[in-house]
Amino acid sequence: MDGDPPGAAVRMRDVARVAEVSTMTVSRALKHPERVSPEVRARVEQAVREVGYVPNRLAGSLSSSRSNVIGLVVPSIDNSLFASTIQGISDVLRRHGHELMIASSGYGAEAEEAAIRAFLGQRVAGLILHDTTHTPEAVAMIRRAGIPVVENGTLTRQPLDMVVSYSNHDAAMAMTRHLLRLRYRRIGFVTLPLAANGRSRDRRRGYAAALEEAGLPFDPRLVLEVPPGLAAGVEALDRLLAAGGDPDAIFFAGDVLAIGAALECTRRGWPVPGRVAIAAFDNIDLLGHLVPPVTTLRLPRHEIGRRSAEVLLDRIEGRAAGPLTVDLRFEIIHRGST
Amino acid sequence: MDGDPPGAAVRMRDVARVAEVSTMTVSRALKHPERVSPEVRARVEQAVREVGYVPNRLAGSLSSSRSNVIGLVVPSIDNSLFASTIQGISDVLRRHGHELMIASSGYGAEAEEAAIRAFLGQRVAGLILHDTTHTPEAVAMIRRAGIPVVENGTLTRQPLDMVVSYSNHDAAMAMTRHLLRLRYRRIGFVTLPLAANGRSRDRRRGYAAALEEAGLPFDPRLVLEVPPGLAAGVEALDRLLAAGGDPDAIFFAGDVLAIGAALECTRRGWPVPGRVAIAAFDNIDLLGHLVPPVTTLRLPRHEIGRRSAEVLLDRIEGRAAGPLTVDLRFEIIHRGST
DNA sequence: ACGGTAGTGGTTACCGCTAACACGATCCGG
DNA sequence: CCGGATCGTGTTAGCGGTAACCACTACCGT
Repeated sequence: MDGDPPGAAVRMRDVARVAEVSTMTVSRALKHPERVSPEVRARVEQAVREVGYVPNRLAGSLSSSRSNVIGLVVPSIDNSLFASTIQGISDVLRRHGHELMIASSGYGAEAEEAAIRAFLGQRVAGLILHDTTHTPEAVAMIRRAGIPVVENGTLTRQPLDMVVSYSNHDAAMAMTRHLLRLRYRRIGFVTLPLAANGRSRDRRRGYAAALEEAGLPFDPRLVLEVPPGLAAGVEALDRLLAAGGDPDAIFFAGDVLAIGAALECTRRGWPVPGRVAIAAFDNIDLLGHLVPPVTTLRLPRHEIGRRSAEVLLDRIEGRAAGPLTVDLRFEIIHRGST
Repeated sequence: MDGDPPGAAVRMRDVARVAEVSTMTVSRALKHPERVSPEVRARVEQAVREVGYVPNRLAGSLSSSRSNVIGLVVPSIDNSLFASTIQGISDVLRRHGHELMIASSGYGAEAEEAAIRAFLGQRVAGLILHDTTHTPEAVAMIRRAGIPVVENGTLTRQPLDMVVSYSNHDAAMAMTRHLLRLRYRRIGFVTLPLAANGRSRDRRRGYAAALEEAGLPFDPRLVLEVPPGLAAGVEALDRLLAAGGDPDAIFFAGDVLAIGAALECTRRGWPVPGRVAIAAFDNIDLLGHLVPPVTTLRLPRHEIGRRSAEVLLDRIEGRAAGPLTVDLRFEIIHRGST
């Protein structure tokens, strides 16, 4: 089409030449249109289109020490639960002209530290971290950088800065209470590995708290820790029934475990809740479509993303200051499986 | 701890002062350690740790006109199919010290253009686009930028640059053939909206091609277009059975449609494939756990991500040049539902 | 008619880093 | 023992923008 060799980036200079103004005027026409005369603005806009100019934000950010990039660290991208939160973040950021960088920590604090270091290197304007446990070095780096941070894996007692989440403890407690109210007495509890993340630990504490409140003993035979995944749910079902705790209900507090277990019951022709009741922790669409539909918690996944982005932008754009904790609500969805 | 006010970024200068060398030497010690004497290198490394220096890649990229950021545009983040590809990309990039920026196009070419523009503004080193239809302006911008691009939604006849995908056409054709081989003759076909993306169109062409090959007529009563989602699968099942085409099998060529339909059959107590056979298009774990397990295609989602990142890096790091099409294989997983 | 004052647009000096080159020291073969 | 390669480090000049400041031109009320 045109004679420019590919890769020959168009600079503001080129726009300035075509519009017959200085580069500073081009800069202003693009960032503060109201500060240049309508006539010049039109000339600049025309020139921008003519030469196909795309402003270099690396240069812009370096010069103004203002960035429009947000860094997000999630344990895993390949998980629909986080996907929903990411979508929420992304939606809000785009509306405000910000960009999103993503890294996954693989559930490890060292990998998280590496991701944070990389993001700080890119001089992100803010961070959103799903995990709430960080290496001391990571914390130090963030402090040094002085940028706002949102943690959103769980409500945490020692926030780095801002927190947007729901209480994993309260949610697990609420569901356990719900089962107790339905007269289940031997409630099994399955989590993801406790060592790996605070969320699982919070959930287990909530489960224990509800039992204690009801004056029931904590029976180790009723409690299990398994890796994520459908197959693990099946395995958990088997192991729990074999352990001798004789559960009348099982509360699967992680990922897709409940789905695996529920489907396995279908496969074996077991009545649910006749043989054993099943409750889940996630608001995965699917749970409502199983036979029977599975009781679960509605968690504000998408809203966590939205609100996280919002509070971050509020800080970045100077509309707010200081720590902040947003406690989003969850809700029990009672269905046929209990 | 230390007296620095937060936000007072540590610059290379500061490291240089502490290590008693020039900034250039610090730069070298970090990027080309072998070009610096071991003694000086150690002093620099010590100083970096001491002052908590995190290199500013904005400045670095600006100066060297080399970026380590890759931009990815997917139709939607909130979809486990893309999530798996994203994870693949992310894994490879991290290993090579590159960063990932993500935007979603919401299945629209204009939104894609906006995302591409934003990424070019960040001077990304390369782009990965899931969609294969783009606005002319988007194409022009990419050409002008002269950066490598990978498209990975489907094998496309007119690639922008590189393509890493499988053939949606061939995959749909293979599954239709598979059903024909199993003696199904009235095969229903459900897709996502054809207007929205080329992938759906390719799949439908594949379905039609298999029918034609078998000498069977194309019956419009057997073909349906629905939005994504579990509920849509249920709806499709109903509408297809009501349409009078009398299907003996239904091939759901999109998202989680098949799951919705299969669960609905379970709910109604219909034998599958007795009442109607069901085939799906995605390798979602779950399909194998349903009752009966659902026949489907294994698609190289994760590998698409991995390979996309790899070919992109090959180009960026000068190990390869020129257009390239990588045709990844799919596989039929025959299970109880057919 | 004058200083005051918006309102516009240009000039200069960086932002933090790196390419390219310059320079002195050491090393080498002939 | 000298000329040229080699090594290690410093100097200079930007990369492409923007902040801060300055200069110029209306236009104002008194």
